[in-house]
Amino acid sequence: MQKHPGIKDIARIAGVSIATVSRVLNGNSYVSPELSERVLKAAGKLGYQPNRIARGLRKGKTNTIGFLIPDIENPFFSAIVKGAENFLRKYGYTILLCSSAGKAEREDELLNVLYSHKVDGLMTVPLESQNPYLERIEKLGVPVVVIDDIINQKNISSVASDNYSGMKKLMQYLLDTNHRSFAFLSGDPHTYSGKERLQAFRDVMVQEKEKVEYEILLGTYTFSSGIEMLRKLRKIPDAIVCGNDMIAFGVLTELQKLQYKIPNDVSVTGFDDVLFSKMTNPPLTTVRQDYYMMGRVAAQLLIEDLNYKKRNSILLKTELVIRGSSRG
Amino acid sequence: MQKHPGIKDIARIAGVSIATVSRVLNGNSYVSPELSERVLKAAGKLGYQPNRIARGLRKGKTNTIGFLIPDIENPFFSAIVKGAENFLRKYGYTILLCSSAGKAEREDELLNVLYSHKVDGLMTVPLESQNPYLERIEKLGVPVVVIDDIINQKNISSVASDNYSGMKKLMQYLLDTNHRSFAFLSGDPHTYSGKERLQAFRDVMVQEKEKVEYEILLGTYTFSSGIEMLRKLRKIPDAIVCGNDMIAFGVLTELQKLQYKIPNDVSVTGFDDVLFSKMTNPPLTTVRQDYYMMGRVAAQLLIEDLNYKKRNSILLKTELVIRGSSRG
DNA sequence: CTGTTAGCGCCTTCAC
DNA sequence: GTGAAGGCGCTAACAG
Repeated sequence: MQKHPGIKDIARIAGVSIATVSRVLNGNSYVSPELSERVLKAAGKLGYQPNRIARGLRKGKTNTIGFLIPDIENPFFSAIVKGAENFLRKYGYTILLCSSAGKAEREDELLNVLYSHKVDGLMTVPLESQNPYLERIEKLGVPVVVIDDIINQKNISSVASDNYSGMKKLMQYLLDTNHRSFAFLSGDPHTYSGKERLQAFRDVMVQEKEKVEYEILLGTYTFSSGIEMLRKLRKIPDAIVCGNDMIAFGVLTELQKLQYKIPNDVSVTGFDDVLFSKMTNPPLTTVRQDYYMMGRVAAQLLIEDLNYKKRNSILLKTELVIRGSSRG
Repeated sequence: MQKHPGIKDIARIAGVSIATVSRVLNGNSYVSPELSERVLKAAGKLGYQPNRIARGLRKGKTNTIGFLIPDIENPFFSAIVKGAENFLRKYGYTILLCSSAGKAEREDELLNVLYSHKVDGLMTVPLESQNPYLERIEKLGVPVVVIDDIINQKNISSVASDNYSGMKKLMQYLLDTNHRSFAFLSGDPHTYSGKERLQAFRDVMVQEKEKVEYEILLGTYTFSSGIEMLRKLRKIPDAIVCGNDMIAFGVLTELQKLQYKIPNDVSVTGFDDVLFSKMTNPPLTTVRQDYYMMGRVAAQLLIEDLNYKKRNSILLKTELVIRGSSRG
């Protein structure tokens, strides 16, 4: 008799009906203290744990939130998940996690899986901005929060860092410290963050066009892409502005291999301020975004949508972090 | 009529019974090609997605696997999750993720949550080796795989790296390259990996006791703990052997701040070979464990338990990775 | 205040 | 080969 106990078993032992058991356990209706105690005692004795599957079927609410992200191994995404999970847990939600592994077709497939599991809500970091799969999500009728992208449709909540102003702050600092020639090593320009950062860089260059010179290379948000792009550079400028920290790490490594002194010969900057940015030698000047907070805010938005059908889009502030990889 | 379509709706449109719909969709019983086609067409038209909650209740199988780990933000754990997820996905499983945030009482609480969700199996990286909560898992009767720990009970599968032999390999290399004084900066000695690594270090020291001298400090697996322990060192030895890479990063940073030349003045080694170990300056000599593979093997063990009730414990090989932070 | 009953969506005997 | 009916465990009417 290893079968898991149900309210039926409790009812039998406590000598009451299953309805009474349900009422005691959910506490939404009055039950005499006497019966209540008998039920609780029986439940405790059996080590009863409610079957959330059955409850979910009955109530049309599973207390699960689907999470669809490109890659859980990436510290950026895992920090978001952590922030979100901590918040959602307080409201009794558990996370169903799926990684698209960077493939768009998996996004669609996994969306169906999550939907199939009847998640109460959905959080996603889309592979591309303006992804058509966002429309599909909307049609599903499940509350959703898009992370690291800003959606203007009024029925979808979203949260992202203010990449544009962050990059502008960084550029202003570089200009103020007498950097005049630049290289921008971009990450994926299809992503929201990629677009915004690149745009900010361009805007500043145009604005200062009389005193600066620059070149722009496109790559991906990876260490190896950083190395590659650096090698393609026509000349080493005053400052190499990288699309994110990973790219900057690649650049730092390769520059040092080529015997450049940083920041004396050239300044290098990143974007994100991941955990390791302060551990490199020299430590990296970068723009901090608070991923953990991003996950938390996303969870908050989802809860609001779930409870009050309120939607909102939030832009998070960034912070310029000046360290040893830039002179000035 | 925004309600999600069910087999009832399909049955009505296709003009068949719900039993026939179910049979076509599950393909386990013969249905005439004619009806079959009508059902499929109707299902496609409605964009039908099975309700896995209902199915789970009926079949007693939810196709979900519970994952209980200390901290998803830690790259070590997230890589494991990634490896496991990729494998489990092929078998139609989705992951329910919970982080214990390093608190033992949450391990118990979250275990109940996962159980409540009727997960088909469980994977966990326990906070401490010989954790009493493992006994509770066993009683629940849910197949489980313990990761980064080796469980000898015959009814629990487990997988871990061979930390002991990995550390021995590293020590042998250091001895061969004429290091004679050592400091061991340990991570948490309550964990399986902490114990094994420390034990290997001790065993080598005892074995070579005539020619070596050493000291041992205990801390945690963090960057800041590395810095702290370094400061407490009575003297800077030939080699500082760190419990893991994070500790080594702290040590590298602090040593450089104190103007030590690495590896000329002192060698520093880590353990794990996380992504950033090759990006430090100098890059870190360490012992590689393949987390991704660990997650994958864990998933494989779970599938075997699920399908054939087979249990097993597997020790994964490690690899010595010699880089610039050690002389020789 | 408590018990009886229906049914959430699906699968699976059991008849035909 | 196909349909009708019961039930997985639970909650929410509806009676009493």
